[in-house]
Amino acid sequence: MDEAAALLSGAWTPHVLWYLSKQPRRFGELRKDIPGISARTLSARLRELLEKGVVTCTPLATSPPSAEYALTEIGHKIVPALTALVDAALKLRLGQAPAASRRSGQ
Amino acid sequence: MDEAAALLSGAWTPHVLWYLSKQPRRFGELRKDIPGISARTLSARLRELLEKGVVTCTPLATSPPSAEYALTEIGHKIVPALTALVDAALKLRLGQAPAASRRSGQ
DNA sequence: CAGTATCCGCGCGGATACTG
DNA sequence: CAGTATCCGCGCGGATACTG
Repeated sequence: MDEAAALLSGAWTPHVLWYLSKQPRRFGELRKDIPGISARTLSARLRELLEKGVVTCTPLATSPPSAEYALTEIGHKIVPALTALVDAALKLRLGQAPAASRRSGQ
Repeated sequence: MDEAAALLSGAWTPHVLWYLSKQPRRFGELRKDIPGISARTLSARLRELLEKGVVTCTPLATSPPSAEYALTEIGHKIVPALTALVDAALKLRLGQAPAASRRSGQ
């Protein structure tokens, strides 16, 4: 369970994996995909995911150098977890108002 | 996706949900289930999950007062995500050594 | 037992500036 | 474009002490 939680550690990790699950993306593309993430953080998360064997990095020999990131086979195994999470979030949003009548001050 | 990630925010949240998914548990039981978590943090996470409508709290009228926490219907919807995550973690552990031969200095 | 209050440290992540 | 280095702030979480 610790290892499982570690897969999504970092506030932006789920976002990074989410966009990579749709298609391989370059660094700059991910920055645009994920408004608010800084280059520093994106770089840090990607390196973590590289270390874990969840994503691959393919430097492209284009004249403006670029690099393409993609999920590995193992990385794709995390996608169902993300999908289930998003699904739960949607259900939660629907169930929220009508059901509990929680008077959360905030 | 932000809301989805928020469901597991906090280092201990996945653990709390994981143990509650198995059976309803009292505060002290969760503390023992999750070695290393402090009362403060467990309390904070449980209150967050209460606010989100993911868990319920049932005070028990036992002579040493106790309270039982359980997943709500919505809370149970998060369980598949946890399962998928653990599953991916297991796959990752197996795939790690034989595959990549990453020479991570660290 | 079930929490809450206070204090505090550390790590995550932003901003900025810079390199290849 | 694709990063990395430095600096810094904030929030999460631990330790401790305390209440009902």
